[in-house]
Amino acid sequence: MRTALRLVDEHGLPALTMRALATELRVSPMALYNHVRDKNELINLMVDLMLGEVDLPTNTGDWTTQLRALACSIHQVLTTHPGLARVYSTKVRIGPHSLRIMERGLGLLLQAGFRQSDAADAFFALFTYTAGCHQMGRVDPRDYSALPSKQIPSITTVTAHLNGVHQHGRFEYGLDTLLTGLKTTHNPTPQHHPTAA
Amino acid sequence: MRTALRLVDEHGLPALTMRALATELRVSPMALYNHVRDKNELINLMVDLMLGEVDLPTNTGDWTTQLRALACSIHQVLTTHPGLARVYSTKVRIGPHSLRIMERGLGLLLQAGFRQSDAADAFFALFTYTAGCHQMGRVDPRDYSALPSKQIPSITTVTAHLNGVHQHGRFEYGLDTLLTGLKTTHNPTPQHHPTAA
DNA sequence: ACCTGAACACCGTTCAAGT
DNA sequence: ACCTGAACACCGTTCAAGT
Repeated sequence: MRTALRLVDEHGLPALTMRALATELRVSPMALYNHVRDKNELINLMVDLMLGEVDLPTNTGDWTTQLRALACSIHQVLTTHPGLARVYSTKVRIGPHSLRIMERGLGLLLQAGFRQSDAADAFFALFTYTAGCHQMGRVDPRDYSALPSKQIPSITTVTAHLNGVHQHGRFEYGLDTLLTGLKTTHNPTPQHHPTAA
Repeated sequence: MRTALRLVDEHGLPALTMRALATELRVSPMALYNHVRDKNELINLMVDLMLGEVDLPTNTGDWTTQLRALACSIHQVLTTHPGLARVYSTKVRIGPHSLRIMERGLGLLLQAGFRQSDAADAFFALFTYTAGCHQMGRVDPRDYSALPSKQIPSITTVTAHLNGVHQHGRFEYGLDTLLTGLKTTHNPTPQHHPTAA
């Protein structure tokens, strides 16, 4: 599992081949199938291994700062594993580490007084945004190909705006927007442990 | 292009094979390479064909309702083409239709008085969330496999929350959260055509 | 319980050849 | 300018056989 993760980190997801992984492990390609049903299961296990690196937030501060810390930790882990990040949001994977994250995220929202359905929707939004950030690659210059020449000038301005997708702070902007949106919309219902105003 | 799109809509992205598309068109597999450099270009063209179905919002209402309409239109188009939707957010594609959308989205934010960098970040957040929503599939029951039995009870509660990912209104919840977040954060700077308060 | 080599049914794509 | 068939270099995976 670890060498598979290293392989993807170094050479990208398409470099992850049963054959390549096997030779990396100095073993026959078929040997892998004694430990894993198929490539899909291998990837699922890799994703959960990666999610083990996510730090759960400490129990201090209000719910927005804790949610923010959780999302940032996920974001950072996905940043260090860009190849696997691309596959993360593809499916809601049920592994021990992914469950741990979902329980905490939902728990924070429920504790904050969100109704069950709203908590699910809110967590889904945060999750989707966080994972979605890592799906996008750079603009490929070859994609300019079949463009009506009339639009060509606008390319430069638009891509100038968007090509800094992984600029520092870009992720945080949307994250904070989501959180202030949640805080604004949210009508807190009384809790068992209300914090002193 | 159209038959390729139909093929993906009906049988999913993995069914899109140069060979399968060729036989669908009653033609030799190699004939396709006279119209397209490789499969990657084919997919890029398909994506832009799909984006042509997006309706740009009418110029009525304030910027949030127009942005909302734009995002909803994208969402609806992605919903009708789930196979291609999965590939959409993978890359910032530069086609005539995708440019049209980006120009409008950025334009609305700039017109609303956002600074250039904030407009880019805000559009990126909306774009990421909208596209990211269509990356996730259902939970696969086989993924319960290697779970420590201790966590099994929490599965049911967590998946019960999250498995309705495509429930009606789920997308809109996060979208509206983002928009109210933008509205709340935003300090409108004076415009050339200020609306009467 | 674990590993192996050969083989099968696929891929995308190149290339020489045709019209 | 467009199409074709054969072939190449890959895939994931099955299967019978070994230890």
